[in-house]
Amino acid sequence: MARDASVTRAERVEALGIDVDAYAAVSNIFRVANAVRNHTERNLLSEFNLSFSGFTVLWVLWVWGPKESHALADESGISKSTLTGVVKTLERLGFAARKPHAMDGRRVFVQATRKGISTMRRIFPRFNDVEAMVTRDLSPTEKDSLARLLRIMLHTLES
Amino acid sequence: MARDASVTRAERVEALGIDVDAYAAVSNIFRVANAVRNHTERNLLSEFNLSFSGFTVLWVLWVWGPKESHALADESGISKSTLTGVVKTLERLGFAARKPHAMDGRRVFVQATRKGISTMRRIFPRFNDVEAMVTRDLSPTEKDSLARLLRIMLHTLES
DNA sequence: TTGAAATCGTTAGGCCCCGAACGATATGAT
DNA sequence: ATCATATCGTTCGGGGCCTAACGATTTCAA
Repeated sequence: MARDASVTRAERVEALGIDVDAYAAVSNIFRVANAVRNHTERNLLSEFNLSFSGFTVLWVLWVWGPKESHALADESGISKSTLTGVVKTLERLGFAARKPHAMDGRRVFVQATRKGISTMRRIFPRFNDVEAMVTRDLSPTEKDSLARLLRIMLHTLES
Repeated sequence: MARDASVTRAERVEALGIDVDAYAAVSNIFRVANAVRNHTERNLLSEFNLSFSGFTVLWVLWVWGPKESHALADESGISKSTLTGVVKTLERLGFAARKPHAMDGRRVFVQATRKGISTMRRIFPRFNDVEAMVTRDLSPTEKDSLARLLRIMLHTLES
């Protein structure tokens, strides 16, 4: 039969034991993350000489106030060594500053400067505009559902 | 009234005109993408000296066969200049090779080597295992829903 | 009290990442 | 046939990103 010679894609991956649903979900996460990241860097953050990570770190400082390096790196989703470089850049731009710990000579606090805070106040609404734009074809219920499903994955990853 | 002095977080962001649903959805996409990327690089790809991008490019070559550089970069979600470096690394590892275009001296084909293909055959099932693992707490319906919502966002981003 | 162990942020080395500029090649109009 | 224009992939410069190793500091047990 002709069907024997032309096996469908679904049949092939099934033969390999591939979880197609998992593949589709995860690969789309990467695609979207990549696209949104590049879009915001090009069309918004470049205006302030900020990388996506620089923005993220500054956002954390803005929302949570001064933080120690290790906690700041963790909260920003980057390693400690990467944070060192990012904070250097933020310092050069005048957006953040280091502050030594009074009791412990090893620790360092990082905080947003006044300029960093006022800049974030200008950027964040526009960043949220981008977030709203890229999700504009999702209903409020769908956005909520998307966030919920991703939160489940985060919980799985943390365990 | 006491309520005037202690405004809720939701009321504050509402006053700023922030789309909280969009924020939650998008920020969770970044968190998950970051976590999964780091996890696979550390626990799987490092074994083969592959970066996440190197893996992605090799995967595209494996699935689609030889491709011209610009199309390969596009399909892999990276810029042409980044691709140049990634392909160099893949060549050094013996996973990919360049092939000049017969008719057009400007164009270059990139293809997976036999070693690259056999390596992908070993890696991909294990990569899919990770994809299945990180989505293990989602039902098949939820995985499908997640992929669908993200596909809508991709469509929005492309327009 | 003193020395081993733990914990902090930084540095070193290697790759990824981008946009802009560049050299080589091809195309198309004159 | 020629020369401007368009289109390739690459290079360059500046960051971001990781792990491993390191120096400085603190802690804690002998």
